[in-house]
Formats: sequence, C-alpha cells, structure tokens
Amino acid sequence: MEVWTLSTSTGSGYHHGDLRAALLDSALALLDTEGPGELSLRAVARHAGVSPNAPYRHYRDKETLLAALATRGYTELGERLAEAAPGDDPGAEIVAMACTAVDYALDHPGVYRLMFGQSCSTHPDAIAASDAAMAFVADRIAAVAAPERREALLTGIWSLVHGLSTLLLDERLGARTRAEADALVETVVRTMLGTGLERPDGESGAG
Amino acid sequence: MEVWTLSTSTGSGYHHGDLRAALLDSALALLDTEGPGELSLRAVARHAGVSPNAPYRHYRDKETLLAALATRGYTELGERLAEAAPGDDPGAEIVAMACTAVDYALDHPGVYRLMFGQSCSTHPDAIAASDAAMAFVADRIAAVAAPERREALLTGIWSLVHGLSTLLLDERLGARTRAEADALVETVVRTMLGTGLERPDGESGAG
DNA sequence: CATTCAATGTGGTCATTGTACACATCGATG
DNA sequence: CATCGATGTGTACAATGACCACATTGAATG
Repeated sequence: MEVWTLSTSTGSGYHHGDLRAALLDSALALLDTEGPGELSLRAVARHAGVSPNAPYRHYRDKETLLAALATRGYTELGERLAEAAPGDDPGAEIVAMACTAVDYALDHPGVYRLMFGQSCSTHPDAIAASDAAMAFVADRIAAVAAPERREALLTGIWSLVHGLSTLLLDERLGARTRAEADALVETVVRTMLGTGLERPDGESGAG
Repeated sequence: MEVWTLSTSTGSGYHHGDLRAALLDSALALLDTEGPGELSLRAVARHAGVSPNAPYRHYRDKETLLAALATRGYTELGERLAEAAPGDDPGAEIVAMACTAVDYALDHPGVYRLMFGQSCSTHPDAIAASDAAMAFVADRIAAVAAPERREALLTGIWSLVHGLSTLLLDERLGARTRAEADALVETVVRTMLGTGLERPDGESGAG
C-alpha cells in the first residue's frame, strides 16, 4: 500500500518499482518517434527493460495502456491551456490557447495522434480527460462570447485547432519552425474569427 | 497490355480479372466496418477471395494499398465537392461544401480516418489527390473572399471541417442523425465565419 | 494448333506481435 | 522463518506482414 515516488527504476532487479508509470514514459518516448500505429506493446516493454508480459500486470491490454497515455496527454494539454491565456483582447486569448494546443501537438506528435485517434476516443477515461480540457476552453470562451454563440464557438474553435494541428503535423502547411507555425495559427484563427467573408450587402471586391 | 474493364470477378477461378480494383473495394468495405488500424491485408485478400499473397502482385505492401484507397477517397471527396456548392450567398456555398465533406466522413469513417492518418499523408499520390481536392475548395473560396484572406480562409475552413468531421465520427458532438450533423455543421461554420466574438470596442454583453 | 512467356495467383516459410497460462521472485506480515 | 499477494518471467499459440519458389493462365508467336 506504499506510494511510489520514483519513476524510472527502483526495484532490486526483478521488481521494477513503478512500472505502471514507466510504461507510460516508455510509450511516450517511442510514440514521439514511431507513430501510434507502429508502436508495439513489446517495444514498450523492451524500452522499459521488462519482459513482454510485464505490462499486462498493469494494463489489461495494449489499447488500455494507450488510452492511459492519451488520458495523460489530455491532462497535460489541459494544464498547458490553463497556463496560457494572457487576455488583452478576446482574440488574443483564443489565439494563445490555439497556439498552446498546436504547440502541444508539435511537441508530442505521436501522443496527439493517439489522443484524436479512434480507439482512445472510446475509452471512458480518455473521454473524461478530453471533456475536462474542453470544459476549460469552454469557460474561457464563455467569458468573451455571447451566450447564444458559446457552444458553436467552442465546437468551432476546438475543431479548427484540431484541424490545424493535424495539417501541421502532416507538414501540409509549409511551416517549418515553431514560430512559423504559431504565426500561421494566429493568422488563421484571427481570420476565421474576424470578418472572414465579404458580407453579401457589402461590395465583394474579389476578382 | 490489355485494359481490364470489369471490376468484380472475371477470371475462370484462378485469375481474378481485376483484382487490383477488387482489393480496393474489399478494403473499403472492411474499413468502413473495422477501422484502419485493425484492418489486415490478409482480411482484404480473404474478402476478395484470393490467397494472402495475391495483393502483393498489385501493391508493394499494405501501406501502398491503403494509400491507394486514400487517394481514391480524396478523389471521390473532390467529386462530391464539385457537385455541391449551390451558392446563393458566399456563406451558403461554404456551408454546402462543409456539409458535403462531413457527410463523406460520416459515409466512410474508415476511409476518412485513413485519409487523414499518418502513413497516407506521406504517400505522393495521396498528397496529390488531397491537394487537388483542396485546390477546388481554394477556387471556391477565392471567388468569395478578399485576396489577402484567401489562404488563411482556405486553411481555416479546411481545418475546421476536418476537426468537425473527426469530432462527429468520434460521436463527441451528440449529433445522432445526418440531419442533426448537417445542422450543427451549418451553425458552427456560420458562427465561425460571421462575427463570432464581440469586438473589444463594442459592448461585451456576456455575463 | 503447339509453344512460349510474362502476368498473376498459391503455398510455404519466417520474424514479429498480442495475449493467455503457468511459474519465479520479491516484500510485507504472521 | 513460513506464507501470501503482488509483480515480473517463460513458454506457447494464433494472426499478421512479407519474402521466396512454384503453379496456372491467357495471349502472342511460330
């Protein structure tokens, strides 16, 4: 019933100490290299220095381990979002959160793909963690948006940021540095939230 | 050097006739049931009624077959987008395209996940097909947007729609019917493209 | 028509993977 | 020290992706 505080290797050789957390660390390290589809449970075990079956003492199966990692990902993303958000104007606050989320995706490509992949969106814990992160964003949006638009804005911004992250991860937007990516995110978010289209009643100056 | 025109089964038992296309059909059928990560090449071969190795005569490896399917998916999505777009006002045209894309995702969940998954975004053909679809959207947007904002709007709308599709596929938005999903897409897209945020110089009526 | 040949499908094989089962080892508790 | 539950190991098996050599075919060639 003791609480383990170490994370890598505590035991005297046979027992690991905190394999449960170490497996997540190993999976994280490998995921950010290989991508979620290619990651094998055995590779995670190897990275952690244990036998292929050791993980099964802590996670029911591979999917459960990955879901746990996705849950951790959502939690960390939520923490980063909470630290961001220096709001001069509403737009700046939204932009800051968008950049924070995109930066997280760029920092942890594998985990991000895992988080928004199929299998993990089924797992209750992951869903709960995702909802928590979304709830935080919802609060921030509620502070700057008209009540009628809050829900649509939340969905829209969340979707927009996810789409941007995906495209940036796939290198489809030509942004090579983090600064370029952030600048692009700011431009796109501001364009989408500002007056993006010429109004029908105005003059449509596009040729 | 002949061109095969049949698609399902032509051969006299041993040779299939057009296995290349039939494999795509089988993969499509299985993908929309099982999801891209779980789909095995052998299952595709079984579904097509051939031996596990037959696919290797037509596709270098599993990833190549899936990339071909993703390419086909982008092409079909592009065709659907071309059929859509009845533009009363600019917003309606964008909304129509957004709904078309989301409907495609809902019609073919597996293929959609494949298209926006990692491995296929690396394949040249898939990238080309994706670029073609995006180019079509870009044209439509160029017709209704100020030149300065075209690029950001394209990226933003594409991202927004992709995010919406993902969330809808994961059943995170509570839309159960196609009509509900379309209505939600319309609301979100219009909210995002309209004046979504209270301007700082205006009064922020949110409580 | 018989031969030949390249395209296409089959069977055999191997390493890797996910996972189940039985066994080994450890730390705490009596 | 003996015991026991928690945790890690080893063995085992089916499924998979992919490679090889071989079989079968239809079409071009004589």
